[in-house]
Amino acid sequence: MPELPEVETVIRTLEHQLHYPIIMDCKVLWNNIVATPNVDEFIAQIKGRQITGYRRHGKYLLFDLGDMEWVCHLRMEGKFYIQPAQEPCDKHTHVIFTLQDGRELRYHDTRKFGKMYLYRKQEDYRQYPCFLHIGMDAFDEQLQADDLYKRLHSKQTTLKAVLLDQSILAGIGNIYADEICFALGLHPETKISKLRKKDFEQLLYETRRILQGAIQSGGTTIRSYTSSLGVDGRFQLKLKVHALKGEPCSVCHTEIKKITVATRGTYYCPTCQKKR
DNA sequence: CTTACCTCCTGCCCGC
DNA sequence: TGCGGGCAGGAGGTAA
Repeated sequence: MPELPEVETVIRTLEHQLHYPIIMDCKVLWNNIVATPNVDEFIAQIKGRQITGYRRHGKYLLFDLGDMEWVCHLRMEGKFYIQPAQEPCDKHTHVIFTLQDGRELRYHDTRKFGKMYLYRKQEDYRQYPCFLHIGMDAFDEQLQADDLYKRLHSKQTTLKAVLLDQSILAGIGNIYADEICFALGLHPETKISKLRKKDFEQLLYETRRILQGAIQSGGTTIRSYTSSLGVDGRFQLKLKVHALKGEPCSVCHTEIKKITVATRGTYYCPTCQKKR
């Protein structure tokens, strides 16, 4: 599941590999990938446009097309391949963009959960409907611990649910949510109302430290990219708790436990992470 | 307003 | 061997 660091790696890799191509043609093989506008309109509008810029917000990829903007969300398993047009397509390829240099940009998604949006360009991309309920990016400098405290201190919800809630802070998914809880030394079911202003400072600090570390690990993906592997932004990163059920904690050697929090599989160390 | 549950999809794992 | 059932999981939608 691509989270902020993986999406950052994907967008940088695409920029590095594609530069600024013109999209000559587009084929949509699974209609539900295109969220807006309808498929015919999406194809008609994207054809002939040039990608002139690449950026990211939370887990969303944004492609500047001049007077339009193409937005993608990879959800669980979405990835891009850049391949010669004559190379056969995998059965999970659902959208194909033909470029003018003989290559194709192919969107591949085993579970078909990903979404694409095409909007008339706005000066502030946050006005696009897909960002209506999306909060500030985790690295946004305007994001203040004070504001998080004011907004969350009276809520009944849990720390992990807050980390996963894209309307509060955009970019964190299930893997990094567990890693951030571990770094904070807090049980993922800790009520958010137990956190003080200072804890939110630490929450932002650890969130950014962990995401930044992951982006740096992903940096190697950009240079070592091969078209046969696709661009999904994944890389080898040493996790401390996520998916490590039954393994000894790297700090105290207690067995890592797995529970369900906010309907998500959640890993934590019962010794290092206490509820408040 | 807030929380709970359902939907989209497929691969994989399990039991028989 | 193969088949059916159950499950995971972002985010939007709907029901309560």
